Amino acid sequence: MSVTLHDVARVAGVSIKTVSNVINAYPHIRPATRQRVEAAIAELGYVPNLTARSLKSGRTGAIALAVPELGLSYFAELAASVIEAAEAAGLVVLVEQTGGDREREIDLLRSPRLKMTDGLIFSALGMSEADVASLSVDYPLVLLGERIFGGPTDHVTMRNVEAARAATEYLIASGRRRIAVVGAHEGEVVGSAALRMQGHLEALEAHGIPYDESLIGYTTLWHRSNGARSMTELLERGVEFDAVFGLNDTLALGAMRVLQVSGRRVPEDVAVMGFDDLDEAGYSIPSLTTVDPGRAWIARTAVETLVERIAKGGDVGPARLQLADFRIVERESAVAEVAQRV
Amino acid sequence: MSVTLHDVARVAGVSIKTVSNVINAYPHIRPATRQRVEAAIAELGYVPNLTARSLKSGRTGAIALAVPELGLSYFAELAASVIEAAEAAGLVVLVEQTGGDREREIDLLRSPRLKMTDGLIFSALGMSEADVASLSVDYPLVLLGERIFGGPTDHVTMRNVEAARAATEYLIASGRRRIAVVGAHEGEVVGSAALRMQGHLEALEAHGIPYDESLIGYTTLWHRSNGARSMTELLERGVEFDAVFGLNDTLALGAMRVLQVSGRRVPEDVAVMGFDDLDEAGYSIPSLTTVDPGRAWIARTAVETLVERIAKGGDVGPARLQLADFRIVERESAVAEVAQRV
DNA sequence: TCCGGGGACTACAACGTTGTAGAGTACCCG
DNA sequence: CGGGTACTCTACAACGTTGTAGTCCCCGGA
Repeated sequence: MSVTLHDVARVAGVSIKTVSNVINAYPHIRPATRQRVEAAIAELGYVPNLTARSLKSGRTGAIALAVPELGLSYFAELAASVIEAAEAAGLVVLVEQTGGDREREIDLLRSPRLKMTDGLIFSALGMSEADVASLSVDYPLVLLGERIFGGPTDHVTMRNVEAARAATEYLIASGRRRIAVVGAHEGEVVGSAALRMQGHLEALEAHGIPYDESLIGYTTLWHRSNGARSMTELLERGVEFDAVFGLNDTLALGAMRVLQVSGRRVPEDVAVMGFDDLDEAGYSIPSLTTVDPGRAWIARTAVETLVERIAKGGDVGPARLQLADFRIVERESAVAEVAQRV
Repeated sequence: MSVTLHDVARVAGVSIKTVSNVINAYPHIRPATRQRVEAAIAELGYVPNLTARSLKSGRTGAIALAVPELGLSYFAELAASVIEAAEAAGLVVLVEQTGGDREREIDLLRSPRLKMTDGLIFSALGMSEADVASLSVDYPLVLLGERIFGGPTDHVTMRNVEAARAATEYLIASGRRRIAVVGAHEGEVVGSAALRMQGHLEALEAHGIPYDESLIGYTTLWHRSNGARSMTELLERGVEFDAVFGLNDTLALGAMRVLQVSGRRVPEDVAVMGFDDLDEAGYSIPSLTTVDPGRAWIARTAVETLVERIAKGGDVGPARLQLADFRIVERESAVAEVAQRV
């Protein structure tokens, strides 16, 4: 059906290898020949078949990106950054959604589909330390996320503990003492929720603030709706608090809405802190003070690391853990000098 | 490097074709042979090379999805739906970002990268009717978006005019007369902005409300920041209005924030209407009344149509235009009975 | 006993490309 | 003018898979 090297070669009156050489910018070709070939290519509208090229070269020019769900804004923005970085490296990106489901994540790692890519950037959510063996794969793999540390592969992620600690310390510094948390995962020991909780607790302890279990709101998926539900529960429970730390922005935004509907003023009555610095965080009412965990850097670094692994081939160096810098983005929902304002 | 049919065949003591037959569930194989082959596959950890299979079959099992930008929530949610629908059809999705740039869109349509896919779902933003010729490609193509109608390909999209008209009529029915618009594109004749404006104007005319140019806020990209900027300009201009129609949700949310910062109450002083029904629209303060344009249906239908085209091969039927149903999602930012409430 | 037919398997050639040899030709240097 | 060395191009064999056309053998029916 489609035009091949053979067709071009026939029209140009040369061998297919010469056409191939023209396409691949092989230097030793007579200008006249080159022109004839180029004319034939243009005439026939020839486009190289990348599948065939891949088969020969063993490279596809594509990488896979596996995330829980593009509907979660954090992962949408992450994917946007990854695709952009990949394009700069001349790669296209195949996006898979795992739904954060452990089985699907493990299946994906063994999926034949990956033979169509040169490597995988994998943001795990359902897997845990126990599944670390599944990460021993025979293709380049860069891990994102917080579910597994010390695995056999390169890992690029954020400083969850330190960043969460800084977030809580920011609230404490602005005079808050009773800080509710939205989005904790019950009994979890690995994962973003656990690490951010750990940072939160470290900050409390460092400032001699007792831990109050009744201030913790547990949820499953970090969706706006769960942030709202969790906040509703906290309010119904009747506990008093003067700040809320949403373990991510969408939770914080969901919670903030419920707070305001209930008549509390943000940040005067309750300060709200998020985590992720989504685009959306700058446009809520009030705009959301949050933590920029270095998402763009993570995406860029993940692609660079994967490209490096792909180039190296079997010659694998030791697995590296790379951590992004973070910073507090001060907006309106939690301000340093709010105590004076009231 | 990796395990091939040859390796499996050698270990199992059969020909490679027999291994291939086992994998492809060819019926006439002795159970004993099948078992030996399956044991060898398991032992060696054989995974079929999809690239080679693609080369033989001409099918890759992948489709491409081109959108302007995943950072725009609408396209993130669209991509999520497309990937989900594609997975149900056994396809993986390669996501490309065009930035809404005309040149990049046209380049993409001719890109050799597409040889790695069986077809393309293409959400155009920068191209226009003049570029319709670029859409004549020799692979299955389904067009989304509003830039080009009557092209040579299948087209799945929303009822922009009718939906926008319904949105404005909803505002009118709730007693609003001076309706500002945020997100119009100056001088545009095709595209979502133009169509939604058309629907808006039809509604005004149908109710005898004069068109007031000073109520129109022009922007380029439909970002939160542009919604905010546009609203700021409207306020500085000093025009009076009792409702705002954001031509999409992010614009409406950006605008709503500025409105509230300026001291206006939503919806009491100004009603706000969006368009898209993003997840986020349900969790703003106040939650955003908007139009659900049938995004999920569009994604599903686009994948189904593409799959059909792929199956049909060269035997192309006539290009079809398929339009999604829409509905007004009533939330807090614009309510039918607001007149009574104040 | 022979033959037809199907079951179980194999050999070979493709899919479209690129790497490896190598065959000519032209040119330069001594 | 011989011999080396570039240059220009071609033939062929892969990459890993699957379709086609077999081969062989066994069984049942005439």
